Amino acid sequence: MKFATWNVNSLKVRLPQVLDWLKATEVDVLCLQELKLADEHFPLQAFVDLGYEASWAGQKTYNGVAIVSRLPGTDVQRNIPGFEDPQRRIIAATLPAPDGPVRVISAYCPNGQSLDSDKYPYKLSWFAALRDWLEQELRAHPRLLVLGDYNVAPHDEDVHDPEKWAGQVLVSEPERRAFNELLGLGLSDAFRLFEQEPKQFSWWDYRQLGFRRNAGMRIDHVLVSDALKSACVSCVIDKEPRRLPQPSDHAPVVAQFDFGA
DNA sequence: ATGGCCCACATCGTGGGA
Repeated sequence: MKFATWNVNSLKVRLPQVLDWLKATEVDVLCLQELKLADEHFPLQAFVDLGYEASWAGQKTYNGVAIVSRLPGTDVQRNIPGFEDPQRRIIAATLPAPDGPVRVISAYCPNGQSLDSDKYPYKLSWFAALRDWLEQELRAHPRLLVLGDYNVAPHDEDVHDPEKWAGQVLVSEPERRAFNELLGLGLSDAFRLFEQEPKQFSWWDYRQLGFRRNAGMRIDHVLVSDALKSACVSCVIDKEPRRLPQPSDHAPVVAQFDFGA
């Protein structure tokens, strides 16, 4: 069973690519970020026509997240409970799997803009709220996957030019600590469960021929709870959609699980 | 050479992304 995450940077623009990609990859669950569209404009029928269901939390112009899945989700939760926030960055749903339900969260973590921006303390407080909520979610749902755009490159090996980026947003120590606190709850970065080639990234700047130079960062992650860790058999970044005309600046990340049954 | 691109918006300039 395949679970994926993809920041599409406007679902309206990227919908044909997303549909083609679902057909080609046969992913079972796709977490989307940066829909950039209001709830009433979510293209549900296009997914239904391909045999998928969907739950979404949309927002005009900015943010917006969804979970597209072959089977419908239950206990759908939008936003972090108790964290007052007009920005739509979280949706959670419980999905059936061969050996029992899996709780899936699609997360679009704040960017932070820069260390001296007021968006930076918002990012850190958002991560603190996420951590506290995930602690509860893990207790209620030990079989948990948190997929999304974390806007944090966890280590220098996840950055094309660590010296140039040192101390900046996406790599700063407080952000990396916030990311590590999530791992401390009993979650693992699925990508690092496996041997990987160096210089593998999930986002490349549109400017400066970022993709062609592989000047990127690994900021999109699949976090897997201890209970699901042994079922995870691979985690790869699919760069193919990034090569297409009019691409998202992010590539999808796909984690495969062998649930037996 | 300190910015280059892309997306959205009751667009033609600005904010946001990362």
